[in-house]
Formats: sequence, C-alpha cells, structure tokens
Amino acid sequence: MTRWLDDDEQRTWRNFLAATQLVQEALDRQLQREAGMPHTYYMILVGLSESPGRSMRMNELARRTQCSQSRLSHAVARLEERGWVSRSRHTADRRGNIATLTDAGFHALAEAAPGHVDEVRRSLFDPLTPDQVRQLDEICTAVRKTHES
Amino acid sequence: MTRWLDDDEQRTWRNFLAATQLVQEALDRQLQREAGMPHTYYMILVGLSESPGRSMRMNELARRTQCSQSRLSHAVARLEERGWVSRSRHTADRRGNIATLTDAGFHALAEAAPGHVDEVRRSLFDPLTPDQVRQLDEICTAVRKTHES
DNA sequence: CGAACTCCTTTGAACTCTCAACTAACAATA
DNA sequence: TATTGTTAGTTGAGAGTTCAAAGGAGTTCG
Repeated sequence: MTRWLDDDEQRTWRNFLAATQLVQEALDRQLQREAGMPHTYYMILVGLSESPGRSMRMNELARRTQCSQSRLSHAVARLEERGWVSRSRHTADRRGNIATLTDAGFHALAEAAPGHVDEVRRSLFDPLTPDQVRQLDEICTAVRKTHES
Repeated sequence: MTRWLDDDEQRTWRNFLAATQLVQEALDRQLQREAGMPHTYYMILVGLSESPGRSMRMNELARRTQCSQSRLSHAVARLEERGWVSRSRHTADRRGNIATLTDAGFHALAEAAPGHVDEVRRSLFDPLTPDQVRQLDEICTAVRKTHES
C-alpha cells in the first residue's frame, strides 16, 4: 500500500524540487555562458586537476564525478576534441583508459573557476545561515547514505 | 575578488550535488522504468490534473512546472502524440494555447503515481528525521526566495 | 490609423544524456 | 588451452534540453 504524502510533505517535496532545480540551472547557465561548458565538463576537469599527474582512469573518474561510464566517455570525447583532455591506454591493465588534463584544459578550468564559485555562493550559500549550511550538510549525508547501497 | 570555498563549504557543496543528483536520478529512473515517462512529463501531467477542467495555459503550466516555454512546448507535443494531452486555442486571447489532460492521460498518471510516491519516500523522506525534513523545507524556501528576483 | 513594442508559443539545430549492444582484456575454472 | 565469466570502455540510436530565431496576437501612443 502506498503511503501518500501529506500536505507538509507535499510542500517540502515541491520546495525541494524547485530549489535544487534553480541551483542546478543557475550553475549550468553561468558555466555555459561564461566558460562555454556544461557543469558535467567542469566537474570532470576538476576531478582530473585534483588527481596526481592530472590523470585518472576513466573508471575512477566516473565514480568521482558520479556520472555513468557512458556519459563520461561521451564527455571526454568532446573534451578531447577541444584539446582540454587527452586519452592514453593504461600499460599494466590494457583495458584501462587514462584521461589526462592538458595545459589548455587546466587553463580553461582556471578561467572558469572564479565565476563558478561566485555563482555557487550566490545560488546556495548566501541565502543560508551558517546553521542551515550545517543542517544541509547533514541532510545530504543522510540521503547519500541510503542511496549508496 | 572571488571568495573561495573553505574546506567545510567545499564538502557541503559536493555533498549537496551528490545527494540531489542521486535523488533526481532515482526518480527519473523509476518513472522511466515503470511508467515510461521522464519526470518532466510526470510533473506536467500533475500540473494539469490539479487545475480546474484539467486544463491550463501553456504559460501558466510552464510557470508551475518551472520548465522553460520551449521545453514545455516540446514536451506537450510528445504528450499529445501519446494521446495524454490535447491542445486548443484560447478564445479570448488568441495568442494563448491551452493544454488539457485527456482521460488516457489521467489514467496514465494514476497508474504512475503510487510507484512514484514510493520512490520519493525511499529517496528523500525515509533517510531523514522529522526535524531534518522541517529544516530542509526552510532551506529550500530560503534558496528559492533569492532566486526568484 | 500605423509604428513600435511586448507577449505567447512554436520551431529547428546543436548538444547532452540514457540505454542497450558491443569490443577487448583480464580472471578463474576445468 | 578452451570455456565461461567479469571488468573497462566505447559506440550508436533515440530522446530530451537549450538557445536563438521567428511568427502571430495583443497593446501603446503619437
């Protein structure tokens, strides 16, 4: 038997959808407008930039950026076309592909970062009190936990 | 000058992205799998079903479901192909188009609803305490407020 | 009235995402 | 070594989204 949402839950749910969508869209729009890339690409570049050697296996990169293998594969193909990422075979396990951030890619990321961070603040942190930020963190942690199994 | 995110903010931000994405994906997957429609379509059907006469102007429908006019237009075109929605011209203001939920559309929505609500509970409400649900509601309200201007 | 402006909606192109199918490489087993 | 199974990654097709452009309808104001 389905337990329907009561009025409060209904409201919260729609509030949640609206708010998260607003944030996502604001982010995507800002990056697209000022850096010419979607948020997915940005996260991929960030992932690589934080890895030793600015390189990572596709596998691991997909996990970190939590996008599907397929999505990552398509995205990295595009990033390669732009000269922001290069791919090479893993020597030991030859199934593996390794993505590496190029200098041009690093530069593009550095260019994009300030505007992006500003937008993150405007969209999410500025509207919230420090307490709320803490609460949000815990809420998201709890949600993630149940999803990971 | 860009004020960068400190470690806590960084963590919260990534937590937020991960959690919201998980919820969105779980939702979309469930609806696609069990009802053969993306979440956007579901929201459109819900919007219409709650309106008097099961009808609404495209304009208003876009606002309620917070999707762009273009997106809505494309989506309603598809929904019309499936026979779930029909379109007609507004008589007074002939710029306006009115979307109406058909019986078949209402039926499809009724079929989809229970599984969807179950997924909403599993994805978002079950992991949270009642306090956290309240907090989340307030957080989302605050975020929405700054975005609406 | 007519010009200019705004509003409502659709359209097409370019792009991204998802899903399922597929190749290739490693691993385990007999 | 052959068989089967698992893991890594790519690919193509189909579907949804975005953006900019366009068209038709109302509105304003000289």
